[in-house]
Amino acid sequence: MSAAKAEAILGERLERLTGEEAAGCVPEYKALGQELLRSPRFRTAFRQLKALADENRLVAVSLLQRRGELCACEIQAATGLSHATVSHHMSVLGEAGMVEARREGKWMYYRLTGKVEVTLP
Amino acid sequence: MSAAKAEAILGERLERLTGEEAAGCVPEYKALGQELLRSPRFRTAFRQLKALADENRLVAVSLLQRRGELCACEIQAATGLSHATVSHHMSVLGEAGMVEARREGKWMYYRLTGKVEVTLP
DNA sequence: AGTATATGTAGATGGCGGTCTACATGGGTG
DNA sequence: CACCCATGTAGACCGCCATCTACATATACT
Repeated sequence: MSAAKAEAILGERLERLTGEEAAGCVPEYKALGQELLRSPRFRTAFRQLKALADENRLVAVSLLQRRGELCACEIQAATGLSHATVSHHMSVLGEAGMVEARREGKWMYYRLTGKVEVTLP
Repeated sequence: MSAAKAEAILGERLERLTGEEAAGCVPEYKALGQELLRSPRFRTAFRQLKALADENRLVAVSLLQRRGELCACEIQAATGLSHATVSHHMSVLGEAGMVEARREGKWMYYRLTGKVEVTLP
């Protein structure tokens, strides 16, 4: 079924649903959704949620919240992953703006950039 | 490389890192991680995060937070998905305990079960 | 009962992301 | 400089999940 046809059918359904003339109703919800998708608040929240929605990254963030600062090899020990995977995960958290890194000699120390809280867009 | 060997190497690294005898250090972090993974608080938070870490589900939750209650076809209009996919997404949100459904005739209405907030484990 | 509508369910499929190995880079130490 | 160690990067692999189509179920209306 074509997209236009589907939209027309949805329009009829919404019209019956509201009991009013609702020809513009589907475009309204469609616009709401797309406006959300484009908004910076949404993009930020979504990026943070994706960053936290992984078991090992959530373990890392939780430990960072308790310990304050952790070395890469400590995170590796806590997760049991290879160092390459740990590095990948920390960069994902970094790109989401949730973690910052500090180099001290050969070691990398990670800490949270702030309080971890997800506010819905 | 075997897991035991990898753990031994990590132990040496942590020992140099802390400057103390740290033979038990890796098991400590390992235990911390596994304790987190098993805790109910962790499982709940992780399930909610996974549920929110999808563009279309996040759109649905955001709209529900603004509008209070939405019919399935309104969510379909907002996301542009097929009704089958919308149904799937809403069941994921339901299993995460974030959304509850109410049937009214042929229509299903969805609303949030409470304030959406993710507390880290 | 029979038909139409709204939604749920099952099964198939395609793409994204988490993981690893192998190599590269940065930094310490002799 | 030569070597080792800690971490980053590149590329490949593979399992999971978002999505769709097709069918099943529930509800309303005649």
